Amino acid sequence: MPVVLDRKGDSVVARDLDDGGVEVAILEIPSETLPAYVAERDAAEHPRWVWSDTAEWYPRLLLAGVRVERAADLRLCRRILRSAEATSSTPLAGLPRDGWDAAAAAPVVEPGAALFDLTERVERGPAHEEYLRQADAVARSREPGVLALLLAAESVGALTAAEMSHAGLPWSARRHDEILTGLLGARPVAGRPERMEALVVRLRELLDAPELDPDSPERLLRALQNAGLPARSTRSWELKELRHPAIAPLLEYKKLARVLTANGWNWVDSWVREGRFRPVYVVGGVVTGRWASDGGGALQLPHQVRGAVVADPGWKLVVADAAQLEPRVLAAMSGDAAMARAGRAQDLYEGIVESGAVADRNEAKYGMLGAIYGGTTGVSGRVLPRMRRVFPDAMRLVEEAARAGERGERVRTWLGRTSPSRGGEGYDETLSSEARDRARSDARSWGRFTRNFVVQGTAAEWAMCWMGSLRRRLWELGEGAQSAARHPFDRRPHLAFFLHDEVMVHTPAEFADQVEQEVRAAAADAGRMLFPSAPVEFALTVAQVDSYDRAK
DNA sequence: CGATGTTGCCAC
DNA sequence: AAACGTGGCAACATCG
Repeated sequence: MPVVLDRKGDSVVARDLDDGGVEVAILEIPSETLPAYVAERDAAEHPRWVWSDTAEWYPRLLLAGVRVERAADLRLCRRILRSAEATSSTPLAGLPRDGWDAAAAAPVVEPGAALFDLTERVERGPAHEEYLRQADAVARSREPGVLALLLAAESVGALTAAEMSHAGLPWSARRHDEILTGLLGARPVAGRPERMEALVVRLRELLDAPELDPDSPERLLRALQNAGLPARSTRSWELKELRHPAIAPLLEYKKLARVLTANGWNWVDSWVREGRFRPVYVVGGVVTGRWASDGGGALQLPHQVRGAVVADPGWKLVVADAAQLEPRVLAAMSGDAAMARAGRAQDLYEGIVESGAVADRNEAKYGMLGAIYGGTTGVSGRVLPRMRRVFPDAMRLVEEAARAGERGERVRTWLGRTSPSRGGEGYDETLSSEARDRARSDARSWGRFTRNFVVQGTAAEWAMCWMGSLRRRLWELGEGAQSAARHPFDRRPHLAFFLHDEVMVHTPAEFADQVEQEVRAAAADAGRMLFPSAPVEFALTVAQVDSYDRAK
């Protein structure tokens, strides 16, 4: 039964609706007692909470020690329904833009902050009215079943994201410092670390450029050219083609400079508190439905510093990665029997090699990635015709998505998230030849986007179903282990990190084996939820480790 | 001096 | 190997 929460001044109004959406009870609650109210009803009745925005409501409930089982996020659901093709002829799609279309307002999450301290105020109408509009749009849509699953997955994703931010990624500042010191030398009080400074001295000699500052791409490029090198940019992969004694130390300098600026000591000072890095996930922040992140570069943690992610004493990290997720998703969506067969192998790329389509794993990998990204050159271009012959259904699906995009049509994921419209001018015979070339090239580029959208977006849906199922399984696993805990995840296995096709669970060591089983079971759940009849296996690579660098 | 654009590189 | 999809972010350069 849905219970819709709405703010009213400094208090909260809770409306119980019946399954037909009719209000059967209403209660006003002072906001200080909201956590207790939510905790009690959640335990007793397992209601489906409905609120405007999980990112706004949930962090403070978590801070008060309250975890909920289910909650619909009206803001995220509105965004999906607003642009979904399947709801395009419903009243919701025709509404003028309103507060429900506005971006999230970040809450002020500090122990002392009041429930409704927001960084900015977003005015939205009554939540129960929006809830009914959305329910109506789903019911009238061409495919209520899958859309409802998408909305549920997005909503549970928002809960999981808030919980992972709350629990945080266990981060050892001491290990991080050891890693940095090993690479760069000791932390400098000012100026460059020792190793980098030594490299600069060498570079200045080797390039005969006493003033050289390798941090300035422009001046670096000029210095390289003055030394007689045919450099066109200072990109590492281009520099690698050049032969000169300065290239190796330069590449090393760039490597170190990257670590220092992106994940150096300053990063630790800014982002690690009390042994935790707390990423802010932006659910649905990518057009395709993938998550983005806000602050700290949470989704780009370089492998170099992953050794600083260390389980608490007596705990383990269970790190699971969906092997070749996007190709498997493509096989399932397209019903391509040959590709599904290749996916029986733990390594789908090896399965493709065994199918005889390609000579080696490398060709299989770049052939598949080329099919999904729209590659035309190099290995992917060469292998494409063979992929088409061996996996006709899969290749047809991506190529039709590309052609639809080129024609300016929208495409959709398996569960119905719809790509944005292209906007801009279309192709027109009256254009000049250069303008026509550009229009054609823009169309092809948009085709690569829509081609990728259907696969990347569906993979994101699979991942959210995986994580949603795992979240529930972990909670059930932890029941009983919890007695003396002060906050919901103190003593029990919980999700700690998510990265597109990879999850990390932080767990008391005695649960690690069971966690691994649940992670695998959840992947099977996700496969069944999305593709009940497709014989595609979603293989995982799972590792139980003490630190993140030991996984993979 | 802050806002905006560009470059380059990290992740999947 | 070559430069084909989605992002975030820091530093430098430039603009107003």
